[in-house]
Amino acid sequence: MSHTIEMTGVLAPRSAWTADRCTIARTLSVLSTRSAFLILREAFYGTTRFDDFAERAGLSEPVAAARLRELVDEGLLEREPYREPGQRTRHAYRLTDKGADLLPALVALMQWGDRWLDDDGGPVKLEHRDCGANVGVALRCERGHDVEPAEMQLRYNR
Amino acid sequence: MSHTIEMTGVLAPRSAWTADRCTIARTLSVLSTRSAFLILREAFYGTTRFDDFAERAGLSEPVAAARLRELVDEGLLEREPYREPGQRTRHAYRLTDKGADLLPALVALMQWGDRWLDDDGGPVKLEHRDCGANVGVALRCERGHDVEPAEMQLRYNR
DNA sequence: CCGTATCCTGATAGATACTG
DNA sequence: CAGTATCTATCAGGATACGG
Repeated sequence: MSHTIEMTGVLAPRSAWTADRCTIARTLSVLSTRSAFLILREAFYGTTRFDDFAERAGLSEPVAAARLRELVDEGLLEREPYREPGQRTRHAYRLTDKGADLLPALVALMQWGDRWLDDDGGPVKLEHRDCGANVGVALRCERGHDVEPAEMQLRYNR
Repeated sequence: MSHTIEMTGVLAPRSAWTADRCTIARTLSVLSTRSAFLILREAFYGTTRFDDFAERAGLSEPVAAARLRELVDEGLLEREPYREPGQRTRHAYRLTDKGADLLPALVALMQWGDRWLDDDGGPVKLEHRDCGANVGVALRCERGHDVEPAEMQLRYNR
């Protein structure tokens, strides 16, 4: 059985099970820290090596090491051994499907910052290769309709 | 002048100005903490009163007070005085346009958690009122095309 | 109902130095 | 290049108590 409720005005999910199972809160437990987001950002940009993660995300090595390990443990990154000729085995950190699926969330944060925190629309834009237009995120229902916030309502899942 | 770069493989924004101006990092400075996200979640759900924020977000009063003040200072929430008949003046916290514009980011985090952290697709779903289908976020360019991650490239803004 | 003031614990994260 | 080991400072956030 499911139950719907207006998104604005009247109040939303209550009672213990909702707070416990809230997937925003649980996602934030996986991505608890600023450094985790920045490591992920670098992974999307194509960074794969330890030192590059630390330097480009602006993190100390211990923090980078801790975050990389946690993200691997959570299944967002995977350590992939590789060996260049004449070198010892090293490890590359790559996004898993689970990690790559966070791209829309990163894009949403970037889009908001571009709009509200930077006078020039942000230092870096994502561009659709085929047509050159900027890429962002949009609210959309599974039937493909664009959705305005006011057109949403909450439905309890069980 | 702008410069483009592949999104995958070859590496992305370098040099000082990018790291400093990165709008993901700056957005995370505004929404630094888990509690800030949870307060915002409650604001979207329609919560307006101090005690409700603290209880529903599962935060202690001091933390709720600190976060509410910061979010007001940042311009994501506004304190609106109101007076019920026979009561003293109270304050309601409401989303500003700037705060409301974070909805896609929250939806993106929720969508990811629903998919990867919950066996049943999450406890609460967003539903398009008109058609009943679930609402999520999608990558889309300004010309309205759906965009796959591999179809994006980065463009430097100045 | 709407907060503030204090105190305390643990986690985040920088600096530095060291190893294979 | 790819980390680990310490040490330390700062901050998030809970508990409790108190005031308008």
